[in-house]
Amino acid sequence: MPYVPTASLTPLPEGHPCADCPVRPITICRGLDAPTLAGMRSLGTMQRLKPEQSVFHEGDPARRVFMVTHGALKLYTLLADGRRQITGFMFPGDFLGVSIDEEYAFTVEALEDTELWWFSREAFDRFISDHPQVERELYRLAAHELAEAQRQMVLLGRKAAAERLASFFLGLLDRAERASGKAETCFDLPMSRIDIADYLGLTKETVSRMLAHLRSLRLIRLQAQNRVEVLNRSGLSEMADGMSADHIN
Amino acid sequence: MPYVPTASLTPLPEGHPCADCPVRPITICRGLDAPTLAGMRSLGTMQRLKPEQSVFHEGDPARRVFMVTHGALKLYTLLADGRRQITGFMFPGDFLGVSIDEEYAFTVEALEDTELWWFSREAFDRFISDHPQVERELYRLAAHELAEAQRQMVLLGRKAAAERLASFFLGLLDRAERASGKAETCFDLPMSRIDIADYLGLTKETVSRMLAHLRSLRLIRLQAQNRVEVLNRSGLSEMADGMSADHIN
DNA sequence: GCCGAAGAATGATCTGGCTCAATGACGTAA
DNA sequence: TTACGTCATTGAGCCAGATCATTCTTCGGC
Repeated sequence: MPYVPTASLTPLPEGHPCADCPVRPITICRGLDAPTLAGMRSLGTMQRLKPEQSVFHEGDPARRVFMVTHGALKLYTLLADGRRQITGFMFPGDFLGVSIDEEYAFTVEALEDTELWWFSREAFDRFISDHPQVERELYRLAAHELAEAQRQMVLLGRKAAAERLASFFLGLLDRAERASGKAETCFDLPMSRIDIADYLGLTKETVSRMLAHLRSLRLIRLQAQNRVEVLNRSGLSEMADGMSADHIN
Repeated sequence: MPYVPTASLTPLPEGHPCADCPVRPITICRGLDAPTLAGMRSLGTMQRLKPEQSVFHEGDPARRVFMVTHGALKLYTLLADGRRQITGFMFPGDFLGVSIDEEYAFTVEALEDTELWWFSREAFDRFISDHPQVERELYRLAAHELAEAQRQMVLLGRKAAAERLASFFLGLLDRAERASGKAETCFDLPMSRIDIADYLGLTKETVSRMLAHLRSLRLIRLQAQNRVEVLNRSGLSEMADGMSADHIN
């Protein structure tokens, strides 16, 4: 479900603060003209994070919204006894704060060196009520996230372990392609095996074993511990969609 | 996470078509004044469904949006080999079409006699661009659904069978309370055990067994096959949140 | 280059929930 | 009322993935 741009980018004058923004083409401000863009930027504050630093915790008052410009983050919820479900990963261009509640419903933590911009919710709300275009983008974004969430429910509710991992890899491959704007066969895994397990509703051991399984089927190859090469994309797709006659192999 | 109204209802004149609308206080049009409401209503078409009739199928071109006024529906996705995941149930007041895609991503089917209103997407889009208030409501709705989806991911990824069923029942109890506007201890199950199973990522047999388990713990009672009475709400909550020392019992 | 610690992979065993099978309860039609 | 079909419950055994234990890699720091 690629995130199709609907507005073309206004060219920016030399020296505009957003001129070299890496995520402008793919985020909510992409439709704005130069002065509006500068206005929005002036409302925001840049923040850098080291791996394992958190942006906020589940239950904190939801006073800010965020836009990711570099790096990668994980979103997770804990149960009383420590079981953890990662509900999503965020990458450059993603917007964090599609929510209406008083408190954050999850914790957000950096996976690697990460840069993001935050806005106070009040300032941001004021800004968007003056810019219906941005409101529309936000709605689009929420709808997109909802579709992703639904796919993840299918994965968690009904897919077998190997299918889950295959689906996850295809999602990362798509994202890599969207980010680079061209076809890709490789992508990085900025998260640990435990994080993958907590995202897919498995254990780290099962993730390792299924990784070995996909490798033995020649669907993927590991270029390094944290870098995957897809050798057979359609095969991986069939596996992900439960069309692979798994039991036959 | 109750859906807190943010706008008070404009009183309607006698004979207004929306005067006796059962869902006006809880849906996207609640903030509208009498003429605007009448305008929106004139864009919509009422449709009645019998149990098992579908509204649309996964993959159909997404040309309409819907508002539920009576009854209950299920939303589901199928995998290639017939595995099914129900991604949600819809009840009066719910809005269907929080999406941006060209095709519906799931199938929607009535669980009982159901009444809904549909709008062509173009007409609806035109209407909302003239009514930012509605756009805001839609965004709220999407954010609310996203929060629900995240909770469901935790359920599917990390909760044990009994915890899933307890969570599900608490959700239905909350909904019954929101619908009636007062505290409740009972609610109906308009869906079959198979539907519950396909929503919770279990089998119908496990649903039956966990139902028996919750009953044996005196957390619930069945007033009828499809009607649940909650006997111990905080106990049920603890079970749902994984705080119940299950293994001790 | 060597060392140590953390992360990842692999092996052995266990178990919660699934599968397959049978029985029970309910609602509807004659 | 009885009979039947559907849905729900209960039982027995099994298996995918969890858990527990061990070994292997990787990589940063010296």
